[in-house]
Amino acid sequence: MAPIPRHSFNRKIWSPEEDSLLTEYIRSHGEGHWTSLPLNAGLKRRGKSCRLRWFNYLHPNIKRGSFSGDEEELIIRLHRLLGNRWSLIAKRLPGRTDNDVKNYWNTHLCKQLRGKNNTSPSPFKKTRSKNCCWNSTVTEKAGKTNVVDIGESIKKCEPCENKTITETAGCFLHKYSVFCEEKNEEESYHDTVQHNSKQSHDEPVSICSEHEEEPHDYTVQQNLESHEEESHHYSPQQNLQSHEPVSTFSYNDLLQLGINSDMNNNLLYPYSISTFLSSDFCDFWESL
DNA sequence: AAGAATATCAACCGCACGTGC
DNA sequence: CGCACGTGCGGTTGATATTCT
Repeated sequence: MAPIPRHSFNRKIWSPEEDSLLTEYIRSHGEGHWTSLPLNAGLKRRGKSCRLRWFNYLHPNIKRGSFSGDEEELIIRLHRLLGNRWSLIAKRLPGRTDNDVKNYWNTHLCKQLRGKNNTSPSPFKKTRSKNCCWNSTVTEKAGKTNVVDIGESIKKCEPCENKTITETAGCFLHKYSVFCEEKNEEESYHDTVQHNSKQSHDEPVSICSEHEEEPHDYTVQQNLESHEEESHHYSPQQNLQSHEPVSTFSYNDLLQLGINSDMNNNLLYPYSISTFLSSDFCDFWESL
């Protein structure tokens, strides 16, 4: 299929006729195949432009109008936790697109927060580089400590509502390694294993029902490098050697914060998105 | 009323990533 | 393994609307 010359594309606002053509085509053929869509639908636009127009404007679930106070508060909170990851933030706001959220942030909230002198630096820089934060490695060391870094396993979760929860948890655990102190372990070994569990982490696991052994204490260690480099490749082993733990929490502390534990997979994660967004959890986060 | 300055937001661009061959 | 292609993302641009002087 010969490419459409660039100069032949409209580069202005979409006309009602174009919107109608695009909507009708997607209704009868479904979403996808954006590259071939313009030719098939009779549009002088690029496929990417069609996709953008559909998802940002024509999609039936798009919510128009100004942002509510609740939405505003949620954006501010999520931006503090996730940084400029607009698509992730938008997924928590039904009917809002990443473009909407980004524009609203840049035109309203950014200034608003700057005015209050209340801005906190974005916790994460752009993370779409090849060596981004989503690595999954479980290191078991000396029979006492499990360093937990979730990531790839989370990224590969089946799409579902809870995915956003675990992705957010992934951000949390990228910033901080969580050590699980096993009190009664005597056998010593030093091994590194790839975390290849096929079990979904979307389902919260009850600590009490799943594990009968003594509750553990958890030590949280900050991953300093992760904020200093654009394309940081996180290595739990490096952190083990180079950083001291910053905080230790009892089993009950974390239970009260709504942080769940899946010891089978060496995971800690907030029980729900509301947990993650709760004041207590935010205070906990900022106290580290 | 008119021009300048500023705000808004739809649209575009380049890059990264996933997938299939 | 490497390439091509499709898709999705975040940053940026620029046309239009609104406010200010």
